[in-house]
Amino acid sequence: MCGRFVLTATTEAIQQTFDLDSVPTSMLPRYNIAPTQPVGVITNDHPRQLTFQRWGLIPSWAKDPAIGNTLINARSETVEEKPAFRSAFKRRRCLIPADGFYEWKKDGKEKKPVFVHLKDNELFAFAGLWEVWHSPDGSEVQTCTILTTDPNPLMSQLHHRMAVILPKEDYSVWLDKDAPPDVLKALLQPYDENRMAFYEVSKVVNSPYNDSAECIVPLTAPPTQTPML
DNA sequence: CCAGACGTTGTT
DNA sequence: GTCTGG
DNA sequence: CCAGACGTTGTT
DNA sequence: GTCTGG
Repeated sequence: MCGRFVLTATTEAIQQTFDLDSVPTSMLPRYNIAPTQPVGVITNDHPRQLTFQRWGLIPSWAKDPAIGNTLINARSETVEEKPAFRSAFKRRRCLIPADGFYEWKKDGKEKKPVFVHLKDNELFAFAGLWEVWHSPDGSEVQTCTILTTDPNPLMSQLHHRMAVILPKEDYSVWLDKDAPPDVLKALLQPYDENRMAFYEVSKVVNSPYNDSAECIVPLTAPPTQTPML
């Protein structure tokens, strides 16, 4: 699952990693990207540009755009069939750059936020789909969603689903409009657990209004009893 | 034929 | 409890 | 994903 | 837009 993520890489790093022609001149580091907010995407339409779309896919036929608030993820096993996603799966795929994401690990009644990242804090990309919705006022809204799959053993400690992270060698196929559906589906696998790690963070991240470096600071271990001597 | 749904997560 | 908004 | 609202009247 | 249910 993925309901919050992080993108702090410099524009230069994003440009290099995704082989882009240009990137926005000034991008602030984001430590707490939440659903409904604009997220940077690289679409099949403009594979050499970083553009921004609202997170939470609104199907083109939706009457109420609020449905987008819930469609922040799409099960990769069923994207080919589900009415909300199938046309996007055929024609509108994207990469969503990130350097990490959050999960909330259940511990009894408590939910402890955890920051998940790649080893060496490498920049990576979620597999995404995007869509265009025509609002009654005539404006166009571009939205996107992040695909999910089964968790690898590491991530299964946190959740029974995980976001699809694409290895670099798959970027071009995912954005190729002529790639056959079977080839595309085959890319939607759990990422290698040996290249991932996570640690607990403070509950500062819980509120989407908190978007600071504090969100990814490792939680300090509870003070241990000093031995009495 | 038209009307109405179309999704994810998690929880029970 | 359930929905909306970020 | 979590946080926060969730209603009416009237008044400023 | 397209499928399902009546």
